[in-house]
Amino acid sequence: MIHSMTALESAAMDKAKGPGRGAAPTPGADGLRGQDAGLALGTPLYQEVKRQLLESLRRGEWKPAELVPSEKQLASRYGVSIGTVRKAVDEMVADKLLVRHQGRGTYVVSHSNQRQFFYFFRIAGADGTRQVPGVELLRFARGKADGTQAARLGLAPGAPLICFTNKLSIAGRPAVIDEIAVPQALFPELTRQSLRDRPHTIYHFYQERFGISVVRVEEQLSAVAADAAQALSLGLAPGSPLLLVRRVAYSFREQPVEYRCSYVNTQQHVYVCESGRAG
Amino acid sequence: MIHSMTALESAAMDKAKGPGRGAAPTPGADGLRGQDAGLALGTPLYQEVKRQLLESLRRGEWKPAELVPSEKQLASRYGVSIGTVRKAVDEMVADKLLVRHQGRGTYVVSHSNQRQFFYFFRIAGADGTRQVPGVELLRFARGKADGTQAARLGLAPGAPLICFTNKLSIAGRPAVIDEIAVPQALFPELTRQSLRDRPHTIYHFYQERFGISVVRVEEQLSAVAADAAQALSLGLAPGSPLLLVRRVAYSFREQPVEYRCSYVNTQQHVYVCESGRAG
DNA sequence: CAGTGGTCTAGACCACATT
DNA sequence: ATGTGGTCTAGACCACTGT
Repeated sequence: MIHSMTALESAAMDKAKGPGRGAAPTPGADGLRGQDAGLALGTPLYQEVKRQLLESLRRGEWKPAELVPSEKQLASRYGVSIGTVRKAVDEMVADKLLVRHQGRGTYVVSHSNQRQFFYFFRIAGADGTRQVPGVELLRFARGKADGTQAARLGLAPGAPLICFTNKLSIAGRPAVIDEIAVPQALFPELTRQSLRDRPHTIYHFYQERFGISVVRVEEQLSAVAADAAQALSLGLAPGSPLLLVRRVAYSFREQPVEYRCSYVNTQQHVYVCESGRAG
Repeated sequence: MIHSMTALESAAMDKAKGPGRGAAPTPGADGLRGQDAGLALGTPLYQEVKRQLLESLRRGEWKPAELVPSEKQLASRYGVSIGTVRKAVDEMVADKLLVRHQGRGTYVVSHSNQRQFFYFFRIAGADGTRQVPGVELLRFARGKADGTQAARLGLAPGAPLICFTNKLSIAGRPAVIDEIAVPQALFPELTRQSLRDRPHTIYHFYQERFGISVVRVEEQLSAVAADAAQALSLGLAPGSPLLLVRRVAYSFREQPVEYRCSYVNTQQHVYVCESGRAG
């Protein structure tokens, strides 16, 4: 019961009806069902809690890899029961935004984590094993969004972009060409040199340097014939079949932050995809 | 507290320690923590409940599209609290094995459901819209498993298989060649004619006629050049790039039930894939 | 109306990790 | 020893669906 409490709210605390409050639009204890933002009365309480947590995440109240307040603290902060906080956190864990560590606490996920990395890197050897690829920056330029890029990134055509191309090598052999476009507005200080120096993955870099967390990607796959440049880069004959992966990466609130075309040589590797269970 | 109760168990009911039982290996109320199968004492109770529910599903106690007993009934059947049943069911809903309908009950999922179908059919138009394809049976034969098929299906090389090939058309245009192999042992009565007559999807057909529910698939994607036969079937020039999808489909208990190679013409279509949220 | 799942509470005990 | 998340309970009230 910490936190602000409106007079309106404390008056409304008819109380003494035992446990249970239901999902009714009845104002509850305090905290959430009060002033704050657009409280959306019809919504379940735990969804409201989740919304608040998401907002705190987006605001950067807790940064990646940082410890979130304990469930008990969150419960009192929002004026709800622990079980309700738990349900909100459950969903955010399922969404891979938070991770729990028994006995230690709940943390904001970070792309520095290897498991997190492989979650978005789906290229594997024919036997299914994945390894971290080597990266070489081939190209870096500022440009303007074409029709496709603008549509996928939710920008106006002609909006300023930063475009760069990476070559990924696995076991020393070139395997993937990544053509990446990001809105210049979101990545103001992104330079060729900072990309080269980046020690970890690109998404970790986005997170550390620009406070942008990629939480979801949408991909469309197709097969294309390698053009001359791609063939040269990947050491293939022109016209060889390549796997084209068009990806839009989203941050919190479904905000698109990156559009990427990956051209994959699938002679030695495959793209893996599971449906039905853990992603 | 319905159901069997071992003398051992009822004796162990020290009781009267209020709510809470923890995840300890202490024997609990009755039902589950008793004789039954390999009870795995260290496991959480709700996992044990889930195991039992899965077993009932596998045994066919509740068939696809059928109503499962209410949560209250399940709770008394297994001698646990409703909250515990709820957590088990929650996971099975997340695994897409059950669906809840508020006010009606909980049902076993069925492949007749359209949503369920599209869950495993990931080919879409360039705009992202999906539609049900037309199917034409090109080939039907009995054969023996080669090395790859045997490995993927968990069979011995040379095990008897049923192999058939479908051509899928979208908007009247040939789009996909499906080469499907299933163990003859699992599909004894599968004939060319029954495949032709099948009114719904293949997985619905497996479910209805053979009691086999596909609950999960693993796919490996690559790009290949069309051979002469594929080019002819799909109306393409030989050597055109095709998207090859190698799929293993699993039923309950991770049992592989189908191995399939799909050759997709991605001129008009794409394979869609999401990571980070709902599958 | 009765029955179902959906939400919420308050509190207990546990396993685990850190101090 | 303390604090964390993980599990479990028992019961309340709600919204929805069928009769």
